[in-house]
Amino acid sequence: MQGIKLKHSYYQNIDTINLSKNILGKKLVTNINNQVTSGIIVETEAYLGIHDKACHTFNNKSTNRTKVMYGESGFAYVYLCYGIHSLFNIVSNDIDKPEAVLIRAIEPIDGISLMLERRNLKKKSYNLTNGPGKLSQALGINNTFNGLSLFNNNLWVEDINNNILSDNIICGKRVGINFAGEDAKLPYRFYIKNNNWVS
DNA sequence: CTAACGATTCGCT
DNA sequence: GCGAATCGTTAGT
Repeated sequence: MQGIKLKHSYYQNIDTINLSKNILGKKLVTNINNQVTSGIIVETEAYLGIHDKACHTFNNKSTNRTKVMYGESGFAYVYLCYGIHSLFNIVSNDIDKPEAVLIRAIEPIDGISLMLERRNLKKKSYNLTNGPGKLSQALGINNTFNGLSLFNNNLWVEDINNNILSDNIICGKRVGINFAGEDAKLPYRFYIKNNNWVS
């Protein structure tokens, strides 16, 4: 399944909510030391910048960690969560509009044996990539990917001509952000209906 | 410099 | 279902 790598213009011409929905069904790929692993994006969450209490840039908080979100869309924002897990986001919107899309789950496609090895699993199961920390580990994404563009030869997203109809996109509350109060109730989580690989 | 805290996962009960 | 693991980031002293 060979697709077309999404270009910078794709990320520049779409807002964060629509990116979260439109990128469902597309293929996230890493190529590390000429070893390719990939999966279909089946679940995302939108983090809407300075007015979203769940977002790291709430209140326009710019730190060394979050500065990549203040840059151009189409770059990777990877950060360490709970000291263990690397969470992968795609920076969206314009410069100084620090928003991002968290990739929460993928359906494994290429390089499954290598993904199993990275996850220390014996055989393919939903457990391989049905969570933001899991898919990063499976694809070999770690903090060194932070700030990389998605237009290089190590990390990118492909359009594989598999658009998801809006009728097949389920929208719900985001996960694990109880600290965000009222904003925890916002319907900014999106996933593909009836897909077994969502978290 | 120090201390508290996670956009989670895993193993055990 | 529940609690521990684990460490870079952050904010405050």
